[in-house]
Amino acid sequence: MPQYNRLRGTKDVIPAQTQLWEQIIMKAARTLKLYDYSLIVTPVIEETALFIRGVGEGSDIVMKEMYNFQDKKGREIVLRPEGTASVVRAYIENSLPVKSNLYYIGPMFRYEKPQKGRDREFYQIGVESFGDPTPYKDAETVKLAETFLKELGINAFEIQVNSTGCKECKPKYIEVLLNFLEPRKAMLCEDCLKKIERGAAIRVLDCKNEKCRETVMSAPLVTAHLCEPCDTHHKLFLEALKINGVKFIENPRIVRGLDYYTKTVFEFITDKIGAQQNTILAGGRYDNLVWELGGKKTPAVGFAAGVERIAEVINAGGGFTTEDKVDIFVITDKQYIKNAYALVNTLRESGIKAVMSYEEKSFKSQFREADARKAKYAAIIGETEIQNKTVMLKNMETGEQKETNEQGIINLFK
RNA sequence: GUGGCUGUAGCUCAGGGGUUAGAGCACUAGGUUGUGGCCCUAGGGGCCGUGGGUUCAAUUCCCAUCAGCCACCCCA
Repeated sequence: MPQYNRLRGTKDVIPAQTQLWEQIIMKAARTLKLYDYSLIVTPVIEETALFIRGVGEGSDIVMKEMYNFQDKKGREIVLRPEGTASVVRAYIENSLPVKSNLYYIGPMFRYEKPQKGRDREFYQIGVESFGDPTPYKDAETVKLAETFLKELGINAFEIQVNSTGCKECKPKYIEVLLNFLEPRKAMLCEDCLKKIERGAAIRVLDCKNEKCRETVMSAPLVTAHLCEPCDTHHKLFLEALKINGVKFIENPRIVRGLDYYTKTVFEFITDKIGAQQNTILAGGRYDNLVWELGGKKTPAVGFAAGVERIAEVINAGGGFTTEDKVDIFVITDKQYIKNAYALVNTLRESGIKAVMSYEEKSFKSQFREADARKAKYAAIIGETEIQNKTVMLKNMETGEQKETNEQGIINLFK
C-alpha cells in the first residue's frame, strides 16, 4: 500500500487542535461584530499581477515566496500570499460602500523554508477598514486587535507602533538615512549592503546583526522626519491609543515587509512561543493601495493575525479547558443492543450527548470505555432493567447508582 | 535560498555490522456470574523515513533524497 504524506510546510489540524481553532474563530467573530465588521470571502487563487502590484515588486514575498503557476490557458496564477490585496481587489470590483469594515479568515501560502511558527500554508484572520483617514480609526484598529487577543486570554504581548510616513516624506527620509549609512558601510553586514543596493535601505533598521544594530542606534529616525500632516496624524494616533487605554511601545525601527504601508504601522509581539517567529499580529495604514490597484483614492487601515501562532500562545499558557465530556454512556448486554440503541436515539432527540458501543463487549470493557470518554453518567440496560422497564443510572464521578427511567434521565438534564 | 542537528511501535525514547529489534505510556482482552478509574497478567502493533553504495552480511557504516527542528533571511 502506498503511503501519502502531507506536502512540505502544510499540516493537518486534528481535533486536539481544532477545538482551540473553533474558540479562536468564534471569539474573533464576536469581537469583530462588536466593532461593526462584516465577513468577506475571497478566492484563494488570484492573478499573479495583483500581488506584484499590491505587495510590491521588491518585497521578499513577491520576489521569492509566491506559489505561482500557469493554469491550462497559460494564465499566471498565484495562491494568495496575504489577504489585503485580495480584499482591496474585491472592494473595488464589487463597488462596496466607500466606508466598509471587512474581516476575513483563510489560508495563505508562502513558499518559504518551514520551521516552528512558519508554514507554507497558514491561516490568517484579518481586518480591513476602508474610507476612514483619521488616526482615530488607526487607534480603534489597534484596540480591536488587542480586545480580540484578550478575549482569548492572551495578555502576554507587546504592542509596538511606528509611523513610516507617506509618499511625500518617506523618500526624503530614506535619502537622509542613506546619507547616514553611506560613510558607515564598512560597519554593516553583507545582507544590509544588499538591502541598500536594492533600494530597501529602511530594512537595515531592523537587522539583528550586532554591528548593524550598534551602527543604526544613532541613525536618524523616521518619526523625526515626518512631514507636517504625517506628524500630526502620528501624534493624534498615539493620543487616541491612550484614550482607548492601550499600552504600547514606540519603536521607530519597526519596518513592515509589505510595501503598501503609509503612516501608522504596528506589531503585536510575544515571547511565549519560544521561537523567533514571534509576531502574532501586525498591520497598519495603507492610504494609496486602493488607488494603486485601480480604485478611487481611498484611505484604509487593517491588520492580520496568524491563527497557528495565536493557538501556540494559548497552548503555551496551558490552553483552554474545553468541555467535551459525554453526558451519558449507555451500557448493555448483547441481547439488548437494540433497546440501548433506541435509548441513545431518544436521549439525543432530547439534546443529551449520548453514546454507546455497538460492538458486543463485556460490561467491564464498556465501563472502561465510558471512563475513557469521560462520561458523566453510565446508563445500564440489562435483564432486570428490561423486565422492570427501567434504566440503572450510575454517576461516574461519585459511583452512586439508582434505578430510574428514560423520562427520569431526560428530566435530569433539563 | 544558505548553514547545523535529527529521523527506530500511535507517543516519548533506548539499542546495535550478524538468528525472533526493546522499554515506558497508549491500545485490546482477561483477573466476579452485570460495573470504570488503581493494580496484576496476556496480547496486537515496527519494510529501524525512502533510494542507492560498501560488505559474506546493513536497521546499524557511507552517499543521496525526503521530512522535522534550530539559526540566518523574511514574516502572521
